[in-house]
Amino acid sequence: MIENLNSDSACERCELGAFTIYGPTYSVAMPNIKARRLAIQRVETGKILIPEGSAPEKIYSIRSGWAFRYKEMPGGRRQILSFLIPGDLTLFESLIVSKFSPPYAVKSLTPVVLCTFAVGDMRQIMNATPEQSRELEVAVLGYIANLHRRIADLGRRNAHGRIAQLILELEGRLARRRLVKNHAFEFPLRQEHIADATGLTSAHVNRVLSELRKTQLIDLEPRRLRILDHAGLARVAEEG
Amino acid sequence: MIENLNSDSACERCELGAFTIYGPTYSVAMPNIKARRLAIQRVETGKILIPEGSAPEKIYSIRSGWAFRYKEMPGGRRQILSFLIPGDLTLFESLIVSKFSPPYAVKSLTPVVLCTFAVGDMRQIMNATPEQSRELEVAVLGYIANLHRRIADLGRRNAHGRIAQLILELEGRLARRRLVKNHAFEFPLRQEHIADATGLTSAHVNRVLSELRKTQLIDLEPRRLRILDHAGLARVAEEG
DNA sequence: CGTCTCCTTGAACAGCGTCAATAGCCGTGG
DNA sequence: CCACGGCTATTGACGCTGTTCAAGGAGACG
Repeated sequence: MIENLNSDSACERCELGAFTIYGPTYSVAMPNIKARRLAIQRVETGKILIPEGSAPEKIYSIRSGWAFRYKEMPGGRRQILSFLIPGDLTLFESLIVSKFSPPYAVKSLTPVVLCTFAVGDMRQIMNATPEQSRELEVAVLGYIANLHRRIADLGRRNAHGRIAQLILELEGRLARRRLVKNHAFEFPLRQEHIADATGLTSAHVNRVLSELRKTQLIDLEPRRLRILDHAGLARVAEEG
Repeated sequence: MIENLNSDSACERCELGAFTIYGPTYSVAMPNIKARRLAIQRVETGKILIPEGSAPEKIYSIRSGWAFRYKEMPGGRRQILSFLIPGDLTLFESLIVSKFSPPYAVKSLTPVVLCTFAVGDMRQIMNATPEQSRELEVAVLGYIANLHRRIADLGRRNAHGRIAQLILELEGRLARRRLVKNHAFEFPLRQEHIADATGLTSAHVNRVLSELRKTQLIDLEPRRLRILDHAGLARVAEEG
């Protein structure tokens, strides 16, 4: 995938940049971003990128691969708070408050490639132009809106509705990054991840997924998902 | 309660100011706040203060009374996202992004008294000093952290845990406003509100509350709650 | 004293969890 | 090439947690 992690040209050839938080100013800001990038590194699956309660001075931009924010809870329980897809920033809260200490941890879900920046540098990038800081604000609000939606899902939707909502949220976010082709996209989540995100058990997730398949709403192979009936899935998401 | 809503001296006599988001600079900022206040008004129970999807130019500071953010969902379902207590700002997201359009509505839970400001004025107040803007940032992060906690509650705790968490969250927030006396505080929520906040039904909330009473963890009379065994309740909140 | 709102309680039920057994996939090593 | 172990998906039986529906009670207020 990444032939040479130290390649100077990585930023120019980054097909994500224009569709991320840098979007509105990427063509202008890119040299600046490139100059401030401290490292580009590969991390394997299942590694903790950010431990809970740490106050990291670095911030990562996910060049490829998936990760997730989660909380460990008593009794071996785990709640996944959100998934991070290519182009996302880890811990973007630290752009608002320095020395931010997250109430959750971040772990890689697949092998990931991370571009590392100093928090202070990334802040300067974000404040470089009014459009850029506006974009950060919008991202913060979008994130908050997603949290609200997830609370409503977990509180008041059944298993079908929650899982359909999750699939549609991921499809929407991936589409904005141009990572959806013909309603199909990379889908590296195990059923256990879906369970931990939706507050269900993997056994029950399995039952729901096979029903969504049987009713021709989705086509799910390992690591890849295709939405066959978008309207039907949206109906399940809304009514479930 | 409020004898004269137009009294000039309201801000000076406001016992909340020092413990709200204005906290760090209240003694200095208060004249400024007072000068910019557009109105002080009373609203009765059950009124929509902010409709979903509106983009209000006014922001309210709750002088007294409670309110809540919520989403209406298909099938008559409702999810309460958070409660607003005296001293809270409605819609503080609009301090980050102007023309903010909330993905939820806000309704009064008791009669409330609101101090009204223009969003732009309130922004200026918040940016008046570094301490003050820092306080806004901390408030935003605290709000986000609460949303994360609620997702974990709804996804991975049983009814006892969710309700205990809710009680403890409210106690903590009220205590910071000096509204807890001897572990007791105003508690205007109906069981239906608790149900809509915790993703349960009011029938089941009733059963859990009577158990919390029977086990001597709380004492709950209409509109007033006392925590009898804080450690015990925290244990239920954590393990449940 | 009647009405309204909210709390309380019971009985039947269902969605989802728990536990466990089986099966498929894949990389590894012999 | 095959055997093996590890991981994930699948499926079934069973039961608990919380829902649904409904009825009754208690306090507030005009």
